[in-house]
Amino acid sequence: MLTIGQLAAYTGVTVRTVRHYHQIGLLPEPERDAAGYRKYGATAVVSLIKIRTLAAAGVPLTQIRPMLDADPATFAEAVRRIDEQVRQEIARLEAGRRQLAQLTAGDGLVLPPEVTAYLDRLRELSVSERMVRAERDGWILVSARWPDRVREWMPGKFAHLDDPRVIRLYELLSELFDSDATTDDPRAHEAADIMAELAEQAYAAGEVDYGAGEDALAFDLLDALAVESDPRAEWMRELMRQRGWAGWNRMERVPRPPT
Amino acid sequence: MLTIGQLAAYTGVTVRTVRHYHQIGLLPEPERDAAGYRKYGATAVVSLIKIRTLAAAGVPLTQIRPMLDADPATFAEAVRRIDEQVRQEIARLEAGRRQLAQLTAGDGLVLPPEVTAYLDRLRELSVSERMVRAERDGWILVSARWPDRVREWMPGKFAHLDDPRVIRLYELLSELFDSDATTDDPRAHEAADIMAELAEQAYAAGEVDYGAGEDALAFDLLDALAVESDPRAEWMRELMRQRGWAGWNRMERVPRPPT
DNA sequence: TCTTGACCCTGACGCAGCGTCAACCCCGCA
DNA sequence: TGCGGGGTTGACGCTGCGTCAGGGTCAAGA
Repeated sequence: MLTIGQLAAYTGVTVRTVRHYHQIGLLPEPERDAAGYRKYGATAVVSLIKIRTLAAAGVPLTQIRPMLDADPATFAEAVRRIDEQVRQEIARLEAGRRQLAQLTAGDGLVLPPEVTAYLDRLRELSVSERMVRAERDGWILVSARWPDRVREWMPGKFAHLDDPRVIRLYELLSELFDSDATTDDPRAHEAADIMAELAEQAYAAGEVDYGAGEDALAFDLLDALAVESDPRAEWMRELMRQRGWAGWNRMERVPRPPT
Repeated sequence: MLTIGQLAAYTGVTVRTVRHYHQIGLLPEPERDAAGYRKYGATAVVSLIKIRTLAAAGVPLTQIRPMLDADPATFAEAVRRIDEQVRQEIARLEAGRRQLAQLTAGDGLVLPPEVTAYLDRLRELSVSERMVRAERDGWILVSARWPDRVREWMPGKFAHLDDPRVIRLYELLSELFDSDATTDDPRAHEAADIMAELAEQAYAAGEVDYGAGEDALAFDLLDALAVESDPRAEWMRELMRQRGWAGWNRMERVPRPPT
């Protein structure tokens, strides 16, 4: 007669494992001795070896019991089913591993390379790190919403950087948000003037084509993001409204408020 | 401002997932509105996207938080570590899958092919299925204890089957255990005579070399197994003792009891 | 004989990453 | 004002055990 520890040692498992198998009914509870200790016979050893053989092959514990007294056909079918599951699990892990290999620290974590190149270009142009990060977060939202189209937009964005007004705009905004500027700062007005001008130009060129409905949420998020990163972004929205444009990222004409 | 459902939909996760991330402190709890609803801003969307990017690549949730604000070197190191873990997990599953492919229903589940061949041979010799199963369980114990040596023993076992006395012995035992024979059955005595004869022969040939110590347990298990499969096995042990042999599987000379 | 150390017992929490109730609150619409 | 479809917190369930906590038991040495 074996104690639980001896049984466990003989079959190469832990005592806890044996008790667990009792708990889930995989291995029948044996007789107890006077002290309440479990006493195992040789058949328990044989059962446990069979169980471990299946478990070691990756068979879920819940499916072992039925397999032990199944006919060969049923058994083979179960093996096929389990193998398929394991196969899928492996595939999942390997997909994750490929993702993992792509992971870069910094901006590249969630952005396509075209966008990170754009962000790096902004840094070269001395745009403040704070502004760049705000841009980056904006692009994260954009990439999440339009993952397939974002790459084709980037050349246009790069081209914009050839326009001295755009450069000046980034410069102004960098200064504004890095300082403790207040509402009446003349730089805010200059920035708003440039933005209105650019908006007017884009509008005239028919480039303003924002989808409606679902996209509205994404644009709202972009605007909200700006405000969350710096509450003063709200001023800029107000200044734009005064110039007849609503929104920050999605330009729309609104009636100019009475001055 | 987004509700939890909108946030979840936008980032492609379930509401429960978002709450789980709050619970484990991976995503900060946002403000609540008057009704107690969580209200999310755009930064939450950005955070969640970053988190999902890492999680989808197989990074454990507990390790995501530190990685989000780690410098590139630390980040890369963490990626390497995790990749290594995933690699090992994949290796484990694939090992299991190979095991799975080897699994056969029936005797082959836990026994090397040489042994199953031996069992099949017994079946051909009209040994009763009950006896064969008892043999099989015995071999399972033996294979667990001496997994490397069992295969080299099998040729000897096969050779034994050429001895008519061995065949007769299997025949007698099959009959005995399949019937409701009692202690004084003459077949039991004939079987015991054959076994004593074979033991004597093996002993004379110096083939009796049972390790001591640890192996004792295995032999005790084998004897116990026989008794558990049919209590009448105990008689046979008694008959053998009368002929000067102790044990059932491990033959040892004992003083012959006074008759 | 007492003590020590190694076992044994039950019961319960913890782990990863959520799924899935349950029971109740809130909002918009008819 | 009632209804349906949201939302909220809280809690259990899944897998396969590891790991306490808080005991009782056994064999052996001082």
